[in-house]
Amino acid sequence: MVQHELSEIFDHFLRDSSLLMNREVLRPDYVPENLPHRDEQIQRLGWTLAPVLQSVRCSNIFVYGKPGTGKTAVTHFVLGHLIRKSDEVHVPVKACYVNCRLVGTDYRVLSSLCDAVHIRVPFTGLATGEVFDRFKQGLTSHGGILVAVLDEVDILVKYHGDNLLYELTRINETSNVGKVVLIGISNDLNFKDLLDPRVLSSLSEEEIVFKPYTADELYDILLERAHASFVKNGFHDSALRLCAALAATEHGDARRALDLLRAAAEIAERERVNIVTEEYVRKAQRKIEQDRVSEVLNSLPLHQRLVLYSIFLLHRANVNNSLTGDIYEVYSELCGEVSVEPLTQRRVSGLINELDTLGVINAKLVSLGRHGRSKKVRLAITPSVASNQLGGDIHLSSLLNYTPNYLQKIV
DNA sequence: TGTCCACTGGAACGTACGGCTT
DNA sequence: AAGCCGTACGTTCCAGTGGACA
Repeated sequence: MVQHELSEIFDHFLRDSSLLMNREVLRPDYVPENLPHRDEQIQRLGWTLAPVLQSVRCSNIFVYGKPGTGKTAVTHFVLGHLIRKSDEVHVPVKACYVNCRLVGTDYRVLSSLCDAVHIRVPFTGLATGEVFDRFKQGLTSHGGILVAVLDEVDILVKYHGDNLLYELTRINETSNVGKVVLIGISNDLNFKDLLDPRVLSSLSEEEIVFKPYTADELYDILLERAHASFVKNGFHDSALRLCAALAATEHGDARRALDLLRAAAEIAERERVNIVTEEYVRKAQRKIEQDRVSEVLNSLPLHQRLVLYSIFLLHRANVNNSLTGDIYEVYSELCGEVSVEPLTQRRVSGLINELDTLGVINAKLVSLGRHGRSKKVRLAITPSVASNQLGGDIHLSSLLNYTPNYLQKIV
């Protein structure tokens, strides 16, 4: 029965009723031929990088703006053209793109840079200094200019300091080594405060700011992509308007707008409807949020789950704004129930911050005068979703109907 | 106006682990 | 095999703090 349905699904997908004729165009990493409302940034980046085509090192560039404002797309776009041109005029230019959030550490950023100059390094085991030396060697033997894009560089600096950036900016001062042009991309506008002044002045020789898209600009972007990806009459104009409006309220995030449109199309396809309307955008909005939450919850380690579950239990007992101390008491009790050693309060305090960053809870630092300072914490996700997801865990399933003794003391 | 609470959050350090060089 | 490295995750220590309360 199921197998028969499956075959029907595939048949349906393959028939001409499919809504999307080109899905790639709606993917967040797709770089289109035309980037609406970013002419100014493209030109600035182009002019700044142009000297590279004469083998002259150009200014380092610091690009910043909120997520989904086109920073990465514009950079890819311009670099793509630059590399094609350099091939045409036979000037050795290489480009290397590193996402510091995904790559994570100085060592691994350097290892990616080594890749770009054809130096193989082991993924662990070497001293960072050693990897850096090998990178410089590779750069020298390559001879040309390497344009290194460090996307989400703020994350790297936040967790590992600006040491690597400092060393990279210094490479060009050493005469006999090839040249590096750095393009640092940051989502965080306050990122500059974290940098050593020397690094800052070197990195931001040129600065390009990406303002959030307005709803109208997002609409233009969506319209262009929709024409390229949907079949004829596959979408309602009002659906695009809604995607644009929803994304505009979230700091003008084009990625968000495209995600909404793609998810809406996929839901419509699954329901065998041949036009995307506002209704499907709303459905997509709910689905994206649900997917995000379950992905986050499923990836939490045991202790973080126990902390979150403690917050959930406090919520269920109508303690809407639980304090760190309360959470720790309940958490310790739960640890006893599942026979694991509780972590220290300091660590749990850190875990609460991490849950806050993940958007699963809202934590606010409050001062209660005589009663000290603490964090007021409440769930940021639907309690039923939390209990469903966490209850699926082998360790926690036995705790679904558990009432902590601590609650009897405080309620 | 000073005290004092219940933490926060930075920093240093420990441990386990996988994996490199010599 | 020894020695070293980066990474992840945790502990311990402790100075700092906002504001209610005496």
